[in-house]
Order: sequence, then C-alpha cells, then structure tokens
Amino acid sequence: MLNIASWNVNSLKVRLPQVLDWFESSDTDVLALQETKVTDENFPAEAFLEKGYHIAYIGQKTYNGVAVISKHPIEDVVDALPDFVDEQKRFLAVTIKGIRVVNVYVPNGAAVDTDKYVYKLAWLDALNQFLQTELQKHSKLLVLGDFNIAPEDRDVHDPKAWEGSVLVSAPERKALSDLLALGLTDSFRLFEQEEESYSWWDYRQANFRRNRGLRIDLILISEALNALCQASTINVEPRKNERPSDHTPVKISLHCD
DNA sequence: ATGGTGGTCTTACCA
Repeated sequence: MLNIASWNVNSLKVRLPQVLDWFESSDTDVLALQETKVTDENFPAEAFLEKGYHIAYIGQKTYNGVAVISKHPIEDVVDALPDFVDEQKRFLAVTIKGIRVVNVYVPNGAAVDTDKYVYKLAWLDALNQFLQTELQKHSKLLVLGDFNIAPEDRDVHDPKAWEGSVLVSAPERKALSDLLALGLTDSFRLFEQEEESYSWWDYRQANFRRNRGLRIDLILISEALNALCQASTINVEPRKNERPSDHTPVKISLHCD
C-alpha cells in the first residue's frame, strides 16, 4: 500500500514536530504540505533528511509555500505553473514511484469581486491548462492540496450562510468541475463517508468544537489511480493537537504491486 | 454581541 496525504500546516516552523510525529504515526509515504511560510534557505531540511526522507520544497517569506516529504525518491520536480507569471509559491509537481503528484495551494480568493478572487480563478485556469498536457504524459496522476473550494453543499457546515461567498461560489465550483472534467475524480466521494466531514475549521468562534467546517482539502485522482484507490479519509486527530493547524490531513491509500 | 483566532523577520496583513 502506498499512502499519500495532504496537509495545510499553516507554518512549518510552528508545526514541524506535529508533521514529523504524524508522518511516522500515520504510516504515510508521501506528504504534501501547504502554507509552509518558510523561505528555501530556512526550510528545516535536516529534520527530514536525517530520517532518510526525500524532500522537495518551494517557499517564500511569511506567506504560501509548498513541500513534499517522501519515503521514496523524488524525481522530475517542477516548482511553478508553466506559462503563468506568479510571485506566489503555490505549486510543486513531483514524480514518486511512477506517480505524478501535483501539490497545490490554491489562492484563497479573499471575497468575490476582489482582485484576489480574479487571481484565484486565473490561477485555477492555469492549473487546468497544465493538467491537460500533464495527463497526456502521466496516466497515474493525482492533484492534492488546499483547493480553497468546497465542491458541494454537503461539504459545507452551513450552506445557507455560505451561499455565494468565497470558497463555495459558482465560478469557483465551475473551475473545480472543469478540473474533474479532464478525467479526475474527487477520491473522497469514491467511498462511503460520515456526514459533516470537513478538513478545515476557522480558528475563530470555537468552530472546530462545534464542527463548523468546510471540506476544502482534496485529493483528485486520474482514472488509472481510480482502480488502485483503496481508501480516502480525513484524519481529524491532528486538529485536536495543542497549537493545531486550522486544517487537518487528508489521505488516500493506493494499492501497489 | 457586526465581534471572535492564529501566523508572521507583526503592530498590518492574510487566512
């Protein structure tokens, strides 16, 4: 079994002990991180290398930043969306055991009718363009990360309150369904899941305790991986940690020979 | 009750 996970850690500096603990205890082979918020010079590489892990990362000061931690060698690293000028470090594609792993931190979008929302939709369009060609080159491909989009109303704790707002708006959901139309599947919905399953809870208003969350951390898989996918889960435990990230890890198990 | 939390080379901004 090959276990692949995604976790928006909201500062790798703060969350490093939690990441190391969870990576080991959860039997994860490949972990995609978002919001590392660390420059490449300050990335805590040694903490992973001394354990024999393989790493790839691209970051910046204060904001954004993505990384991949792997128990298997990493090949063919691409650290930016091609043909898209972007100062923000949100994209990292790697190949591990013949599987193309595309780690994304999709822009949040702030609110509809803002420049950040326009940037979010443009970014998603550039991702779509990239995946069109990438899927022709890699039959085994997955796109995982913080999509900052809840695919459906059942992924939202209070759809009425959220209606039309950023993270659920129709243009964002259209951009997500355009990704799925390339031949990708939201792995979480391949399996029976508990109702009110979420991956992110705002720090404010005791939202986690009240399970007022959204499912915005996704693992999209190509058709060739569909047949190999044995499970897709949300691992809620790390959200209960002291000083938790506001996101919790999501994970798939792939059958491999 | 129009707030609230948490992260960052902070005291403003992002989420």
